[in-house]
Amino acid sequence: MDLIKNKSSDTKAEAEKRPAHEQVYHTLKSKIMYGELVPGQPVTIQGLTDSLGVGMTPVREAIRRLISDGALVFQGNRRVSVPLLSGRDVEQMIFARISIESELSRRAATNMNTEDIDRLEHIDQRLDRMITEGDVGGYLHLNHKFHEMLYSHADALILSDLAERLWLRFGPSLRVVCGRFGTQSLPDRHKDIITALRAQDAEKVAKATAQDIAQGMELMMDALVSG
Amino acid sequence: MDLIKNKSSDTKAEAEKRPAHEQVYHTLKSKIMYGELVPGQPVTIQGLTDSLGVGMTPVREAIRRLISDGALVFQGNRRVSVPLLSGRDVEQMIFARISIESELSRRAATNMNTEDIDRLEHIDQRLDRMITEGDVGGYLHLNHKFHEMLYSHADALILSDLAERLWLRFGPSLRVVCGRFGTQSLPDRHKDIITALRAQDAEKVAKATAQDIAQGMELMMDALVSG
DNA sequence: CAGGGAAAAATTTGATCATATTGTGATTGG
DNA sequence: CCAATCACAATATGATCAAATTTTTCCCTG
Repeated sequence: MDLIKNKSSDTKAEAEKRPAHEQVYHTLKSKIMYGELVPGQPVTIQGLTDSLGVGMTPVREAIRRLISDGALVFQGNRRVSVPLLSGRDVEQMIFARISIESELSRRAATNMNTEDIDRLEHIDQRLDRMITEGDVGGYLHLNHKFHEMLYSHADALILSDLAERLWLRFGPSLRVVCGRFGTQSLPDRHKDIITALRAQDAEKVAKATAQDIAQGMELMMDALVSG
Repeated sequence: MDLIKNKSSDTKAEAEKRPAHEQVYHTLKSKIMYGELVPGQPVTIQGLTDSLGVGMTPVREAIRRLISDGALVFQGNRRVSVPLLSGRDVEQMIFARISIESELSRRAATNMNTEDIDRLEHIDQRLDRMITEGDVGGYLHLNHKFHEMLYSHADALILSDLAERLWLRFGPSLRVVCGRFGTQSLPDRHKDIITALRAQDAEKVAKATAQDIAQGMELMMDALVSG
């Protein structure tokens, strides 16, 4: 029926035109994912209205959305904060991530052409630079972008959404891990993924993704239980 | 530090004391899941403020949350509606549900005692009654409750949350399927699940769950592509 | 007289609403 | 058939009320 306009909503250029609550949502999401907010840190509505310079309604809506995403938790007494993960939480996320994201990789493998893979490799090269430079924020951004780009070719919105939801949950804690161990010791199975993509071997891509996830999450688990 | 009061927030008795936006969220969730709102139907803020008798702020927050859940979709031009699923959507949900919910079943199997299983069987008996009576609303409620109760024993909040999110997505469409085919032809592998639970065979429980999901979702897929 | 604890006041934060503003879709006239 | 206008719905703000935490003060006890 109404297949008229499929307006691309993710364009960075026209970000100004988006409603305020969307803006606030994305701003907060970045802050949560890439560091500025640490796990356990309380988030207040009024604090955000002041620091972001918008009214409370958009802030409230963004916070509700992020709570539903699992990126923030409601602490009972109307308090909201960035979640602290338990070992049990991480263990479940390992299972879920491997189940969902391996499948996303598998599907992406059959859809990506050479240029797509080149772009992915370019991301990975920049990622390597961030690791050697010890730029934690840059590492987190590009690591996320690597997986995001891969999964966007899976042509599977529902599964991608589930994966994104999981990233929002463990994002803040990943940051803490990097802060502790540094970026040097971080695992990187991305090369295997790219090689398998070029070989058109979907099964190998899925396997490599699973290993990448398992290694990264294990590291996170170790840091959490020891800290 | 502050391990003082762990106030049980899920008590039904003091549901009155919950903030309005929570109330609205749960009310809307029920309406979406169990019928009152059909896929494709537009949802307006002002319509809800009138019909529910609350201000627009709580309604807005509930809607944002449900959009994040995938239970409602933002149609671009400030329009919100109940989602219409495509065959591709359903196919992804089948994969995700089987991955996540089989695991939930597997974990629940090792945690449930005889009384728990009895309670589950009681739900299933009431469920059967609804099917023979052709009570679609009752069927949807109890079917959801059956799985919900099972998964609640898995002691896995993150995985349960992912599952719940999926239910919110396909809930409305399941209703439509029942409206079309009636409740008579609905599959029911619940008996297999209960038998396997009593036998303490976690692997068989997981298998039966996967079959239950596959059968139900296939039926939904057929109804969607034909209609 | 000093220290600790409980009660009460004050401050901070959240929840809700009423209202103004802006943007979108529809309708009508050219 | 296109364009300008009109009406309605959504967005956003600020004000107001309620709840919770924190601080302060006062009393009791050692």
